[in-house]
Amino acid sequence: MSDQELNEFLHHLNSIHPLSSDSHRALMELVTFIPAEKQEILQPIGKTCRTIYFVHHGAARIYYYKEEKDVTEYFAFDRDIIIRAESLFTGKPSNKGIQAIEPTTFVALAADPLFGLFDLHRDIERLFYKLVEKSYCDTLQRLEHLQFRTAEECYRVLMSQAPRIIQKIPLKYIASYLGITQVSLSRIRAQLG
Amino acid sequence: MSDQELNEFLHHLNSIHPLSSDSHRALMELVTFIPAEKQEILQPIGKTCRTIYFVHHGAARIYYYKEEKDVTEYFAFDRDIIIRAESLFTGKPSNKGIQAIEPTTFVALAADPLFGLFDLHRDIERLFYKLVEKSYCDTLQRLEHLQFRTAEECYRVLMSQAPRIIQKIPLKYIASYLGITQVSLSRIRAQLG
DNA sequence: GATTTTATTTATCAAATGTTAAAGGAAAAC
DNA sequence: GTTTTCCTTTAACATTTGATAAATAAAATC
Repeated sequence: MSDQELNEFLHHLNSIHPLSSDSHRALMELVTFIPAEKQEILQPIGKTCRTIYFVHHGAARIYYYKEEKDVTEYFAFDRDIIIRAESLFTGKPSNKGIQAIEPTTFVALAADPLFGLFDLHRDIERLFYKLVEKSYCDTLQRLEHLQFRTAEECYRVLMSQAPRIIQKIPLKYIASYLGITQVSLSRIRAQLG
Repeated sequence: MSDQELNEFLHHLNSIHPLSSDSHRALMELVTFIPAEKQEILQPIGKTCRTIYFVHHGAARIYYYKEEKDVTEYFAFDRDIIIRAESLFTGKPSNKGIQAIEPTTFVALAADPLFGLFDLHRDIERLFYKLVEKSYCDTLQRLEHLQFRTAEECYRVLMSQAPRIIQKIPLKYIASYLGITQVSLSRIRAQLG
């Protein structure tokens, strides 16, 4: 990784919650860049989540299996955080995995050393919880969209709110993300022209 | 409110994250008990969320309207937190409201004074974020259940995971919570005997 | 307790989505 | 550039769910 990339990432964090130069330095120690090929599994299903990841460049997803079927729970693009919160916060193994959808560079922050910084660096703790708040709000909104919509409405919402997903992501991943089959989604797409 | 109730509530908070006696006292100042009748609207749609509520005794829900239709997003019972996070964390008005389902006593903590305690009482801040983490994880699990399930599966999951809901809550609220119509839910119930 | 209102069930029909299979396209591998 | 694999579309049919209306049951009001 280049210094420029590292600064780019830290600058991004700083824009979410301002950090002292001291905290900056402490964080810098923890940051690792991880390249992944298309389709590469960054975190397999079954492993406990002990790392906070971000997509630096590229695209990734959180996925799991429901009765043999691959289901996508979340998409992440440049700068998005990607964590399996239900595992990170409970310490239990996750039934979800993280996969790169295209060639992707991840930023990794090991959870334990990061949490260890919280006592001395309050701004880092607050930054982290701002990220959690944001993820929580996004999840609530997603729930609202999934609940009580027809498949077509779901797709329309996605088109307007997250066009990147429609553009970059294979249909098969989008379908399960919306809670419908690939065939259904293809049909809807045909209808909408 | 009785001292006993107040202690009961603080004891519950303490069990989530231990609090110093100093923090205990500070929190005590902020706690208000609010009685509500059946059906009473505690927080109307459109108001910005500036209070962290808990159900002390009773049952309540978060609801909103989607194209004229009443949709339940969340149920809360004794001790459960009930917040509209997307409004609390963004400061924007919420399109959701809070309603008592049966005669209910709420505990209220005004957000601004509470957040004001964070600088001096780190344990209170950490307690609060533990509650947020828990809510976030619950929401993720709910999303997982809604995504890609038939109505019947949703109902089965609810029966096993939250029997209180089935027992105490009117069918019309449960239906929208599961993302289906009342008629559908009634049909499913009949099938399952 | 009778009356009124509200909630739930049942039935019928229409619409949406799932399932399976096959064909066409696109991308990857050689 | 050809072959192979994987992804997407299309079609036909089955199943599920939604919409509407009417009947029953339960709860609230007087």
